[in-house]
Amino acid sequence: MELAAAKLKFIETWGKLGSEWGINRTMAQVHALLLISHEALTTEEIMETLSISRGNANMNLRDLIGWGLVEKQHKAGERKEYFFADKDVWNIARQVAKERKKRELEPVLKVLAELSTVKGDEKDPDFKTFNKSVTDINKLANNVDKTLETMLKAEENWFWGSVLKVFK
Amino acid sequence: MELAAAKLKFIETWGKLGSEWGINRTMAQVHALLLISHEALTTEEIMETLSISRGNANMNLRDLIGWGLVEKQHKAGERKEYFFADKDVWNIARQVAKERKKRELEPVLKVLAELSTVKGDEKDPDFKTFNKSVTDINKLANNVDKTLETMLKAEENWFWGSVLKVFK
DNA sequence: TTAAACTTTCAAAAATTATTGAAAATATAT
DNA sequence: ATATATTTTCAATAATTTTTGAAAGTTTAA
Repeated sequence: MELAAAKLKFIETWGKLGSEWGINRTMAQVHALLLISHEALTTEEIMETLSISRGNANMNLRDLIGWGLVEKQHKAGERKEYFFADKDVWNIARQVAKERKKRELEPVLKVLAELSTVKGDEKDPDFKTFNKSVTDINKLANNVDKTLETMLKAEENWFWGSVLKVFK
Repeated sequence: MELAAAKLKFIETWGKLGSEWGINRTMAQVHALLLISHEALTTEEIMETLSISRGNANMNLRDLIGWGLVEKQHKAGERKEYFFADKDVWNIARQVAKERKKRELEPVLKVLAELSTVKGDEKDPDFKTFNKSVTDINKLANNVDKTLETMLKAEENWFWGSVLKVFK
């Protein structure tokens, strides 16, 4: 495959994966484009490459900055802004994990903790089932949360080196 | 909080979480409803409780069965079908991991493997960046894949017991 | 059989989410 | 200050996804 075709394929694949996981397809595509660009790009270049509008490019770039995946750069003597993506895949994974934990997991954890305290008739099979499911999900969610917490604190080479051994 | 209110809150929260992670909100709500029901429910009961149409209920129930999270049951002397959800949270987690791995991760792995083989000019910084990002993401995706594979084979009490120790 | 009970399908409608593009806002140079 | 370059906003529009509901299909009982 030619490099040009491969780049398009990568952008398309990354966008599709994003949309399957609840991330705006265009945001994932912009991220993909920046990931394979050795230099920072302008909004114009992104708009053109992905055939998207200025507003769309701007919004998704801001979101990517909000996710900690992209940063603005300025070039000396130039007025326009350039955008550059961190290429360290471990940083990216950590950043995504951190944000999703904060945005989506933690609010759920709060609700589950509250629902775990609901009292009811221990003889009522409906209460018992509710209680067991909520309690178990709460435990699992807390495990996931703590595991992510540990991951966020972990060293980079922990991940690349020892995940598999650890699980065997 | 009253049990009835708690049930609604659970269904709502589960639905929201699902939609944030690319899973149809109604499907997640049907699953939530079945998770907290001690007995199997009919399509009618699900339609009524969640205020959804017959077609919608039917489709999402079929999808849940396709995800391996719900099964049909028949009661002696009754003609209609009943639906029942596995309440074992570890099974649920495994099942979801298994399906998403198959549906979403594996196709991406294939593309990444292909893109990793693209040849180019080692002097071209654009090629170098493409190659590094794709190669690194490919490695990470393979690590995730193998980790999930291990998780799928693992014993139930491995999860509940030792995840945290393992990560420390 | 045939009719009633029940399930599935799917085109159309509704709801949701994403995108556009032009106007407003902001920043910079002269 | 004023003009120019650039970024941001956001109401309107478009695209996508979900839901509806009635018709078609299937199963079972008599």
